[in-house]
Amino acid sequence: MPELPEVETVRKALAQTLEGNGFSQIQINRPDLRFPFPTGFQEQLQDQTILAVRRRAKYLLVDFDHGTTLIWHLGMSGRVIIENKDTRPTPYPHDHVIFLTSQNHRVIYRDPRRFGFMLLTSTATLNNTKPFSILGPEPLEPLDKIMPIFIERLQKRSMPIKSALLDQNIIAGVGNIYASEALWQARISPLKSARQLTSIEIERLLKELQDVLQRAITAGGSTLRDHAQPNGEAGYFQHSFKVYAQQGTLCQSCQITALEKIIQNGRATYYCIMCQV
DNA sequence: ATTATACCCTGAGTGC
DNA sequence: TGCACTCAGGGTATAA
Repeated sequence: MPELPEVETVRKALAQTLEGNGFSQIQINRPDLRFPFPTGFQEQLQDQTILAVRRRAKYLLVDFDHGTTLIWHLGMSGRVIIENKDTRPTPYPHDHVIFLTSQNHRVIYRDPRRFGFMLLTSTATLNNTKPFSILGPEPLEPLDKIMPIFIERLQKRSMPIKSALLDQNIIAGVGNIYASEALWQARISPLKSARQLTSIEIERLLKELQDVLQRAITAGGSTLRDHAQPNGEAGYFQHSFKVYAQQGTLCQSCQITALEKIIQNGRATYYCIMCQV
């Protein structure tokens, strides 16, 4: 599912439901997801007050008041469902974790492919441990703060700019959809080497990246297969895609060229060969 | 050190 | 209808 806008959509709903409350019961339906659940997972989290639900890159971070943070990644197909505890549960084969809150909610983690995971760490040392210690800046931070870092990191890399956008250690949270969309908006070819971009182009790219991420968050993310907002409603930014999965259709900018699909590092990239140079 | 590839896993979609 | 095959929002461990 989830790139930054989808994770942010989930974060907001979780924050609303969880902050100031806690888990009265935690049910785990299998020993592992991508990684085994930490030993004592339930015991460590049960009946502890939740201070905040944060996001860093594509990671959800649930801070508890006893100094533990739950690191929660949704992988490719992870989905969070928040429903009223009094409704009858509908069993689903990939509901791996079910939290009951101290209020009136049931929070379900559903993940068919199980690329997601839940780990525990100390809140105080979180930023000093991998992967958080090496993540790039958050793309929605103020431009004057992150632009110099972004420029510096890109100018050291020879890989294509599309691949660089997906590198979480260069900039955090961008995934395959929004990388293509941002490059199209900025009129930059995904094939261009990162170090060949001028600072003007990098500035334009970061601005357009912020634009597309913001609009996607406002739309509740993009619903392709697995993602839905935790209240069950679909996101609707997929209707605003200009290039993603639009190969063969006419570019909306030049109105002349059919959009291309190419493969870079094993991932699909969509772009206009005419507009993006 | 940087970059590319293989892989983890299931389900949906396509073509025969 | 069934089977074989490809592909999918991510990250990490390897190899080159």
